[in-house]
Amino acid sequence: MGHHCCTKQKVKRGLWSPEEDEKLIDHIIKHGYNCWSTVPKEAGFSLTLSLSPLLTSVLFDLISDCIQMLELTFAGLQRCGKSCRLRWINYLRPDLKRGSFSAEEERTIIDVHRILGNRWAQIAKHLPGRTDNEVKNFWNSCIKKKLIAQGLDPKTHNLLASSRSINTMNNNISDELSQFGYAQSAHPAPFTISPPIKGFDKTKQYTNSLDHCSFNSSLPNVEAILPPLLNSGTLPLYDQTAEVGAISMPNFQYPQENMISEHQLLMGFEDQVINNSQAPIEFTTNGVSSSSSLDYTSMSSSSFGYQPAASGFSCLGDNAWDGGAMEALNLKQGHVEHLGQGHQMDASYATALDFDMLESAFLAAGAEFCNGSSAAMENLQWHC
DNA sequence: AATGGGGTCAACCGCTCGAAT
DNA sequence: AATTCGAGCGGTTGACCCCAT
Repeated sequence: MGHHCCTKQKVKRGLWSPEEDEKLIDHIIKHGYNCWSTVPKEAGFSLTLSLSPLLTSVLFDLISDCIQMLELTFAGLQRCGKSCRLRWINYLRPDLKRGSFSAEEERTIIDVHRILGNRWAQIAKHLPGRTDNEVKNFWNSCIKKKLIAQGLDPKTHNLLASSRSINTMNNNISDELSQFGYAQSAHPAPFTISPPIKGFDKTKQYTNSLDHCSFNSSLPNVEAILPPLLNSGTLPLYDQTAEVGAISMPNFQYPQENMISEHQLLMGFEDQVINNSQAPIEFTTNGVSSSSSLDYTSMSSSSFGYQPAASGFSCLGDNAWDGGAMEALNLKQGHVEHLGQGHQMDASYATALDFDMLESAFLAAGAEFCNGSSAAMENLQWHC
C-alpha cells in the first residue's frame, strides 16, 4: 500500500541511487523545497502549462496523469514528494552531522527523553546535525538496551523492578497525608500544573510568567510552589526550543520563606510543564490565583514531589536524578530548618554523581543516612 | 565457504494537525 | 462548518552488514 499521494502514479520505492540523490539535490538547489509534492513534477512543468488550458476537466484528469508520468520520467525522479522530503531531511541535507553519536549526545538524548518521552523530533532539536530518525534509531538500537542492562525501564527511566518500591513509596505518602489530616487521594501526585498546550505561542514573548496555566491541588492550604533548584537567583531552565539543554532563568525570586512554614507546601511537576517550559504559568489554588514572580517554570527532572507534614516533610520522587540532587542542594541552602524534623528522600534512580551531591547536601543540612542501599542507591532515607 | 542470527539504519506506513478552500 | 490536502511525526519494516558457528 503506497502513500495516497502516489497511489495513482508508478513511483519508485526503496533505496535511493546516487543518481537520484544528485537529481534531488540539484532540484532543491535550483528550486528550494517549499512544496515537496512539486519536486518530482517541476522539471516537466512547461509541458503541463501548455496543455492544460485546452482540456476539459474530465479529460484533464486523465491526461494529466499521463503528463505526470512523462514529467516524472523527464525529471528522472520517479518518487513521490513524501519520499523526496524524507530523503532530503534524513540524508541529503548539508547540515547533517552523520557518524556515531558522542557520549555527550547520548547523555543529552537520555536526559531529554526522560523529560519528553518518544518525541524524537523534539529530542533531535537538541542535537544539531541529527535527525529525528537518527535519534530514534540510536535509541532503539543502543540506548534502550543500555538502560535495560542498567535495570531501568527505557519508557519511564524508572527501575524495572521498582514498581513495588514505588507503590510502597506512594502508600507512604498516602499514610503520611492521612496522619496529618489530609484525605487520602487515589493520586500520588498532590497537585498538577496544566500548561496551555494548545494556544501557547512559542514565538510570543511572555512577560507575565504565570498566565495561561492552571495549578490544581486536591489538598488544602497549598498556596506556593517552591522551585526545586538552586537558591541562587537564577533558575536553570530546560528549554526545548534552544539548542542547548538548559539556559538560566534570570530574575527568579523564591517564595518568602515564611510562606513555607506558614502554609503547607507541596510540590510536583508534570512532565507537560517541562514540555512548555517557556509558557507563562498561572497557579491558582482553591479558586484563588497566586501571585508569583516566576518568569518561567522549569524542571530538569520529572515528577518530583515535596510533601509537607506538621513536623517535617518527605521529599519523595519517582525520579531523583539531577533534580533530586538539586532539591537536596536547595534544602541545604536554607529551607530545611523551616520544614521541621524528619527528612526522607527516595533516591532510587539517582546517578552516582547525584548520590554524592545528595549525600553531601543532606549531611551539611544535619541529616543522617539511616536506611537504604547506597550501593544500589535504592530507597535511601535520611533523617534529621 | 556457507549459513543463520542479531544489529543497524534507510525508508515506508499510517496517523494527526493545521492551513487552505 | 465541512472538506481537502500537504507537512510532519512516531512506529514499523525490511534490506543490508557483521560476526559467530
